[in-house]
This record gives sequence, structure tokens and C-alpha cells, in this order.
Amino acid sequence: MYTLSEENYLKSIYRLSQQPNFKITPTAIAESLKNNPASVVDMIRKLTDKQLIEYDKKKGVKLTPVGLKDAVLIVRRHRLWEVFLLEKLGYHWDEIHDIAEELEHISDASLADRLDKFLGFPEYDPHGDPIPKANGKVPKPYSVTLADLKTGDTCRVAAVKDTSSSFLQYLQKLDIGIGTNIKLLEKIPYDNSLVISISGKESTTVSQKFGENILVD
Amino acid sequence: MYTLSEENYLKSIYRLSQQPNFKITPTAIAESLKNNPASVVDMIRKLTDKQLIEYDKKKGVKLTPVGLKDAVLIVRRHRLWEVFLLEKLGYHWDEIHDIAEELEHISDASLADRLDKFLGFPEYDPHGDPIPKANGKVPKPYSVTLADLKTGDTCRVAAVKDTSSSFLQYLQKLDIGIGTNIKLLEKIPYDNSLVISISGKESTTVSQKFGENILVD
DNA sequence: ATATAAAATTAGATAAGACTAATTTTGTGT
DNA sequence: ACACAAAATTAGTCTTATCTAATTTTATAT
Repeated sequence: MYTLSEENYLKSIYRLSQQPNFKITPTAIAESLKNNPASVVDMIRKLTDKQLIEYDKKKGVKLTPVGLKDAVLIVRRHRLWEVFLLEKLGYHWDEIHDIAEELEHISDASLADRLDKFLGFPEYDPHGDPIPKANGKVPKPYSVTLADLKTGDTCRVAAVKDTSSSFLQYLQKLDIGIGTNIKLLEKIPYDNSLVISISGKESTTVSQKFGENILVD
Repeated sequence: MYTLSEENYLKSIYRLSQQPNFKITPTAIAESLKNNPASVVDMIRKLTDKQLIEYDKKKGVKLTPVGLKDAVLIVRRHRLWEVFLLEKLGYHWDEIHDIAEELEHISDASLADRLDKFLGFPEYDPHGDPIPKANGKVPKPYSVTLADLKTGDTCRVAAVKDTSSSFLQYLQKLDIGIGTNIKLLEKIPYDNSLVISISGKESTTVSQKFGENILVD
């Protein structure tokens, strides 16, 4: 069907397209895939020929309906495998992304659907990203962050935006995971630092940047 | 670590090495991988340089201790994934091989061991092949076939030798799976056809070739 | 022992996908 | 509008792994 590279480009373009008002340029794709813009230009030509994307110098790269459908399926596989690795094999949050990156390319017509069923049709992956359904529909992503709360508000961690391992390890150190209850005690006006109580325990101060990367219910 | 191709060659050489008194030639490898002997010669050079195999024109190809260790790990991954696909995702016998062929290449230090634990440390895969342990030890394969039994003997299907989908589909049609009880009612002297009773049901006649591909306890 | 067949090997080509270096196009600030 | 920087593109190279065709080596049968 698709080569490994083609799938990685499709997925990368899909992810970039999630950022509203963002022009998807060869350079942006190169950065996201950590490769050379010259290589990207080659692949843009290839994917355009295959009618998976359209490229307009002014508007940047856009997935065609077919490209979008298949990109979403790759993301679906990635996120389902992440759930599997965390829930069934006991991996930690910060270890699953790279493995799912390989697993997502396994191509079998019914594998994703069987895995989905086996996992109980999860709506979100362990990072809180919505898992596209078999029909291509994507559940609504979370949008409120810890930094949006008002002093005194209580919330439940639903997802994280940043998936870097430094962030995830920091979360682990603070004992924050999906489902953890957090109360916003105070917002420091000077730099918007957040004083929070994690699971009802003693207070901790975190940065604004940190708060903006935690999505809550 | 290894490229996809290198892993496939290692696995193929390991599998061929399981046949006793078999000289592993470039042609044999080419047949098993369905590619060209010229390509095999190239890869033999590459794997020899990496000290994963030794090649002696008289004796054929042999895995070095390092090559053997890693080939066994690939086979371990393959067979563990087969168990997963069958037991957890509900695939049929004849569908799992090709998918496991892809999954076996996922490289993460602890993945196989975690999967092993998740599956309850199975000793044999759904085709009855022994699953190498984490330390590289391989459980004893089954050796008695249905064709070795004497008239009147009863047995339990433990494994199958042939993993072609035509064979596996035939088994399914006959309602034979791992654990099925079979009684040998009669051996036809003319062509060694076997008259058997499957799970105590009415008798069926199968060929000698068929019987030789069913391993029993 | 020698002809013939089979197997192994070499040489050279190809395709995918990446790179570097050079060049062209585009965008921005003054 | 011009200079400069940034981005895009082209040209050419490299690596991996495959192939075909030609050649050499090995094995086999008479």
C-alpha cells in the first residue's frame, strides 16, 4: 500500500494540519520529520502524483480527501497501540510514543479494529489525544488547560499537549497522570505561575508553560 | 540495530538450520525468502562481515553464536505475536503468520518480555512451534506425528508442521485445532492413508502427508 | 574423464529515499 | 524598490537492497 516514508509524511502533514491557521511548508514538514527540506520537496512531488496531497506555493500543503482518510487511519493505529502499550504491557507514559511509531505501520485490514475492540473502544490515547474511529470520525479533543482555570477551581487531568519525555518525566515526578485531581490555589500575577494542590496534597508551584500543556475536564 | 532485510535473512537461516543435516546454500536461502540467489550472495557477504554468519562453500551457511542469539530473539518475537493475535485479537490460525512477520521487527528492548508476561509465558505458539525464552533457551519441539501412531492409539493435537494457509484452512474445515482429540482407527496399507475419528465423531480419511504434518502429544 | 546441468558469483542496472551544495524564488525591512 | 535573508528547488551523490544477464565454479551422469 504505502511505504514507511509515505506514511510518515502523511501522518506528519496531518499533525501539522491540526494547528489552525498554519501554513504547511516544506520546511515545516522537514522540521517535524527531522530531515532535509530537499528530501521533503521530492516527497511532496511523489505524494502529489499519487493524489494524496495538493501543494500550492501560496497555501502550502493540504491533504486531499483520500490522503486525509489514510492519514487519519495511521494516527488511529498509533494511538490505539499507545493505549495497548500502556494499559496492557505496563509501559510508562514517556516510553510508548516511539514504539507506537513503529507499530502504527503494521498493515492489516482488520488489525486496528480488532485492537480497538480488544481495548474496549477507547476515546482518547494515554496522552489525551482523541483516537479516530474506524469510520474516520475524530472525537472532540480537550481544549481547556490548567492555565485557563480560575483560583479555587478543581479539575481532573484529561490529557497533555506536550509529549516530550522531559515533560512526561516531570509529570511523573509530580505524581500527575490522567485522572489526577488538581485544585488551583493561586495564580501569581507576576509571571502567571500556578500554585496547585495535586490529589489534595500539599501545594506545588508550576510555570505557566506547564499549565498550558495540561488539558483538563 | 539490524535492517529489516538483515533480520529476515537471520530468521530464514535460523529456520533452515532447524532441518537436520541440511546444507544452507545461497539457493536455499533465496527460495525461502523468495528472492534471487545473487541478492543472497550480497547479503551473505554483509552478514559475514558483521560476524553474524560464517560461510564455507563445503558446509554452507552457519550462524555464529551472536547471529544465533539474535535470530532466536526474532523468532521469539514472531511466535509471541502469533499467540497475541490468536488469543487476544481473535484471528484465525491461517491469518496470523503474515502479520507476525511484520510485528517481529519492532525493536524495543523490553517489548518481547512484556508481551511474554502479558500472555502468561506461553511455551508454544499457535502452530505448536516452541517459543524461545528470554534467555534464548528453546523449549523442546514436539516430534511425534499422527502418522507415527499405531491403530487404536488416541492423541491430542499439539502442533502442526505445515503452516501454509491451504493446510490450515483444511484443518479448520475438519474441525481440528490445538487440543483436539484424535483416534487412529485404521491405517490403509496401500498408501498409508489414515482413518481417524476427530473429537469422537464419525470417521474421516486423511492422507499420509496430512498425518505427517500433525504433531501430537 | 568429460559433457552437461546446476549452483554460485560477478558486473552492472534500478528504485527508494535520504543527503549536500548550489541556485533560484520569495519575503521583509527600510 | 532594493538589499538581504530565508525558503524552496534543482542537481548530483550515496546507501540499501533488489534485479537481470553473463560468467565461473561445482556436481553429476555416462
